Amino acid sequence: MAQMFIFPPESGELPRWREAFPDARLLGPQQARAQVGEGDKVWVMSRLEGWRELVMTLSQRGAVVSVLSQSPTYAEALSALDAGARGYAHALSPPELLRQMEIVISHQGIWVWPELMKQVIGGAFRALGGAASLHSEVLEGLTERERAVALVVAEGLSNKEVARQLAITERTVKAHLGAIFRKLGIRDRMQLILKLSHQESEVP
Amino acid sequence: MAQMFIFPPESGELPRWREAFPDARLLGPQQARAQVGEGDKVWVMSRLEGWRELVMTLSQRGAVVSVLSQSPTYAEALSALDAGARGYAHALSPPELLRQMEIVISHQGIWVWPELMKQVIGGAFRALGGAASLHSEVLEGLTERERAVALVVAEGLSNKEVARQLAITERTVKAHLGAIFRKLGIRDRMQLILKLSHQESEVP
DNA sequence: CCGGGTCTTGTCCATCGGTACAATGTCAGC
DNA sequence: GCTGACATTGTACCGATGGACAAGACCCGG
Repeated sequence: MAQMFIFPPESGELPRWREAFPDARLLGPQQARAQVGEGDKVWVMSRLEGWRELVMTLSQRGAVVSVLSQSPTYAEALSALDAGARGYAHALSPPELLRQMEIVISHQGIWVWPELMKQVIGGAFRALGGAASLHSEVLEGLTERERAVALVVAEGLSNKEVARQLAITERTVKAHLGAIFRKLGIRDRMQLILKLSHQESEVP
Repeated sequence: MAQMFIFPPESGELPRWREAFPDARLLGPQQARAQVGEGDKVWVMSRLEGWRELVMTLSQRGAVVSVLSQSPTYAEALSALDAGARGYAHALSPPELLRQMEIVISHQGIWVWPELMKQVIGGAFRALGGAASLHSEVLEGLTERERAVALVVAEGLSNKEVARQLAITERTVKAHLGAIFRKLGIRDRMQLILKLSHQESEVP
């Protein structure tokens, strides 16, 4: 555990990265899927084809994955983080920064190229504002609390996640959901999502 | 620089936090605005009135701010991060976690209660159209049969119903669904619906 | 004070959903 | 002929889900 790897397609190595981690091992994507396990620190180039899926499988397996990009973008950063990566930076970042990054991500942190970070957070914040301001006549017959549950469920969260979000028990979430289903005449959360997302697209 | 502070309104101290940072100084909001400067590590309780503005001013001034909450929520986490905080956690987090958090944020990292982090990232990602926006169509990577299943599932039908509809076994539906989830990088049918219905309403 | 509505939580249970271990057959391409 | 992608189905497991059958706390109007 705690070794390091990188997966360039077949391109040359990254000098600054190598300077930061002289003892790291190099692997190809195939070897990675075979050898990487819990706690390994992995660095993946976004140039690599299928990097996103690779990141997903490796991080699900417990590896600590960082993505390096030749041309970092907002969208790619989000994509990497969503895939389970814990770090995202420019491929030519100086060694000190890469080492710092390693410290952060091995302590359960997230590290993103700072200017991107502001955009990521800002984007998420605005996205939430949009989601929270969602009103529809569908929800009119519901109580305050039921509306809250319905909206969060419509984001795709599980009962457990909704419970945490609203600081109540999973049992209570179920209670509200039961009432919602009964009042709206539907049978499960799938139909709730459909009802709400159809409503949503009629925004003037 | 690098001292630590906290700002409870007037409430009692947090034992676990104190255990993590025995040498920290305690300040009120007023003193904070006067004394905190570049590089200071600050911990703010979200119970404190006007915490968000305080976080904003302090972090603009170069302080490293973390927010502690009695009842952490998705919205509050985003709000804190957007205000410039670099850490967000439960107020009763164990000392080891708090110290780890400090390591992360003093190295330019972001630290958020891991389960919230997934939601923060996932929410932002989906709000921007998800992985689909990287391609032109969500379903392009799928096979003929997988597309068929995806479309029917997105209508809100259960596995059993999909099976009847396509004249195959429920088991086969599950097989296709598994492949769909893996290829699209999602975890369940709810996110499939969200991805597809989002695509519909997307305006280029 | 009492009834009703709302919010909350509990236990129990049948079912559903997703995944991990498969296997079988087809069909296109090298 | 063999390999790889695709479609199909099986068994088994386990967490998630929704319903049944409760109960206590709070608040508000009658």
